[in-house]
Amino acid sequence: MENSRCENCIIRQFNSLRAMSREELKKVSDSKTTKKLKKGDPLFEEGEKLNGVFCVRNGVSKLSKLSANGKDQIVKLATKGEVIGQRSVIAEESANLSAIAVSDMEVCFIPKESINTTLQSNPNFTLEVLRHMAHDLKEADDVIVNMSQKTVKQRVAEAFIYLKNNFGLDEDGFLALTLSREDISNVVGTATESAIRIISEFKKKGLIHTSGKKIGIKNEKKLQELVDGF
Amino acid sequence: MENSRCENCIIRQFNSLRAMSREELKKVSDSKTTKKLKKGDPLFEEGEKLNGVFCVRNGVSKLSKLSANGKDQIVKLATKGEVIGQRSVIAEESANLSAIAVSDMEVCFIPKESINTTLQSNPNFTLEVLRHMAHDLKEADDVIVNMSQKTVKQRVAEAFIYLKNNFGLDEDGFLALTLSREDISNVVGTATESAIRIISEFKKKGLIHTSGKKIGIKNEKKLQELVDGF
DNA sequence: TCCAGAAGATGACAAATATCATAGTCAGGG
DNA sequence: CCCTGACTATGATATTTGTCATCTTCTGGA
Repeated sequence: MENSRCENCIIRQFNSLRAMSREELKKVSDSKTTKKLKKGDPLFEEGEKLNGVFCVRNGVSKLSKLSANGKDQIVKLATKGEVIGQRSVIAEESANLSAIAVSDMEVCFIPKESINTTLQSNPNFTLEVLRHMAHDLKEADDVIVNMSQKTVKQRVAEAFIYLKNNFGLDEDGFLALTLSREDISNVVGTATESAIRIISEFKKKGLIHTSGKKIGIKNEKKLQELVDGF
Repeated sequence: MENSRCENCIIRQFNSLRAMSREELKKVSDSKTTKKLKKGDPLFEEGEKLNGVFCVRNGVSKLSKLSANGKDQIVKLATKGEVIGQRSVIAEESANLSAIAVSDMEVCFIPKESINTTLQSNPNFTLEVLRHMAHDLKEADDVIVNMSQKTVKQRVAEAFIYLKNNFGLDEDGFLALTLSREDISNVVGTATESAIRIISEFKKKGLIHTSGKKIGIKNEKKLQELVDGF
């Protein structure tokens, strides 16, 4: 039984829920449910109708879409403080992406009614959501440019820097978020073997080092130069 | 001198401005200016601060971003009824993309103050803008998946079908929006020569026919099959 | 602890795509 | 009307990336 209340939740500071009034938050808190997910568990699948949104309290989820050739493309990684499923709820469409936990997670599920009511009555909240979505859209546009104009090698290098900046390092200096080689290839949009080969190459060149699946950045400057095209 | 008023503008029906009240529209109409652009003229460039948004009355603009290797990637084509620059104004950031006319255009420039005031006071308007942005975000996510998972050939085929569906055909049955081969390659995210080669191939296979720069679709079914991976 | 299945790694090769070179074609201004 | 520069087209070739096969290394239960 989760007894935490949204009103007191620190996570809220990072997302659009902070624009809700105290009363609105109370209603949300009363209607929300908390879920624990294990690595690999789905929050929802592509095509599913969503009855609400998920607010991430802990852990990381990949948002991905299956393409015709059977490969998943990871479009975004969502972590603590982020809200998942907003887009579908707002557009009143079924989910365009699947959301799957890539680490153990704790999420709050907020029924869409709470969201929709607030969207219609609290312009500050709506504006806040809008700003977040504007940010997501910019990021998506940038990903499009990267996907089409950078080489696989550059994208892999960029992914490591991204993982460092967004999820940090563990006590031993490795990237705190450990992804499988397949997940890495699905972020980068390449074949798993290609990603593995590039990781080996980076290792040989002293840009990174590894320990099992864990990856540590040894020479961020050179990695960044690679991303920028020397 | 343009004397048309937003209140009477049909274009408005297609975008978020339709959620504005009569009074709000009047204010917008008083502050707006109308501009004519010729093919190739920029509305704004990447990095520029925008003082407002552009509502397209006629013509088409490409939204693109220059990548490190010197190639432009076209992220979106905006046409009649669409509003350009919203994202930057809402996020209060400088433009992430350049907007350049790919045909002669007529646009209305709406100062950001009119937009921001309405965003803060009219939740219906904000929600409407939000819905549009949610739609754009979905499209962007789909583009990411296509870019990384489809071959160049598939993307070219898809581009032609997209051009037909969104801009229609001219009196002779050619795609109404004529893009240069370079623009096509920048939509698809490939080298110009590759795009040209694929166009030649499609011509040989009887999928399309051309007349100068104009392209006509001869066998949409087969094109679509190609997109879907046979 | 051990074993099976998954995940990681690597080579050999094939396919897709980019790059460079060159030539043909078109469209607009003098 | 013709010339010039930009766009289109195509071949030859290099590079990048994907695919298939095989082997090794983990890892999580019985």
